[in-house]
Amino acid sequence: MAANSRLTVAVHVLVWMALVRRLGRDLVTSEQAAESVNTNPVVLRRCLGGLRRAGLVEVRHGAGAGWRLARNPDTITLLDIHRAVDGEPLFGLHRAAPNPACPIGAGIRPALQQAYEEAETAARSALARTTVADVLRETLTARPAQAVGDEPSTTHSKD
Amino acid sequence: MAANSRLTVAVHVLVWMALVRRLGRDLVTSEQAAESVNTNPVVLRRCLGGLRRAGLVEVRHGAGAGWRLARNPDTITLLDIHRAVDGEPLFGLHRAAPNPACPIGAGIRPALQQAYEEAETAARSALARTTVADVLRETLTARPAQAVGDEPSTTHSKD
DNA sequence: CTTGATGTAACTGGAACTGTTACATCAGGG
DNA sequence: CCCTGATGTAACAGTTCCAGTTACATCAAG
Repeated sequence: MAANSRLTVAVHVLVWMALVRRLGRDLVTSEQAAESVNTNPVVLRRCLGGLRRAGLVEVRHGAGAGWRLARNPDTITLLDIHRAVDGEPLFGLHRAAPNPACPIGAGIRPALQQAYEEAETAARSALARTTVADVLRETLTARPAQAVGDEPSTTHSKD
Repeated sequence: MAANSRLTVAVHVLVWMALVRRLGRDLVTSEQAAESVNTNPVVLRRCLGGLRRAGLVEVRHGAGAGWRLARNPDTITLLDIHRAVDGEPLFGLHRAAPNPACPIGAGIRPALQQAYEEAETAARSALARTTVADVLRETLTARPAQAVGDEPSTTHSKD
């Protein structure tokens, strides 16, 4: 199936926050971030909550509240983010338990789990090789035309 | 999220068919296979259809119809099976397109896709290292107590 | 021709995700 | 000390996907 988009949303926010910070502003609201991701602020707050619990971002409450990166973008890997927002396995086992009276049904699950775990470990290692700073660099070099001078979000009327 | 169970079901069927074949019977019906997986025959026919299109199993129609492995179990990898039954990416991109007026929203998708592809490639390589024969061996050695002498499915009253 | 299984469409129930509204909670600033 | 603006979270709606199920046309061996 098409997996969920939580990892994508979380990476997007962090990359956006890295860019915003580079432009001098380091405190952003969920609403501002939602503009770039094109989603609802509550969705972002849920996402940022996971990132906060993982120690990747910090939150400030009260008036003038907002979010800030808690680490340098080049120390945050996609694996960190994935762990923070999505704990589900990549490959699902049987929905209903297989027939225990059949030797295959009785013993296949540990065997499958072992194979799946190797694949997931491999995927995680790959995710660990890319950082938020990497994605930011790739993102900006991909379209040098428009790029970095502009405001990072559509804050035309806002700010 | 928890991914679907198609890969698991497909591997299960093929491992079960490998065992059945080793016991002398090489033509099985979707109903018999469904007993071991503990699911509905139609679900298995859908699954086996994909495996057939991928050349992993053969089907015989008409009276006395059934399914048979088209390759040796030690030449069928989990990657072959995964490709046959599930073409979805492991990591989903944005559900709604991100804001194109934001430099991040405009350029992040190719950057993400590249990172995701590396992770998927790594996972696929791992899946390619395990064969149906491997899973069969692991499955049977996991519970040597009951194991191989019995009938592979619960054909107690049936047969 | 009979028979038994495949191939597939159509539908159901349930689960998961995203989006949305609503509201309690919090802390900074006047 | 209250006012303000944002967070944190519950609750719900709309979609989409998945597995299960029924139904039936199709096929080929005997």
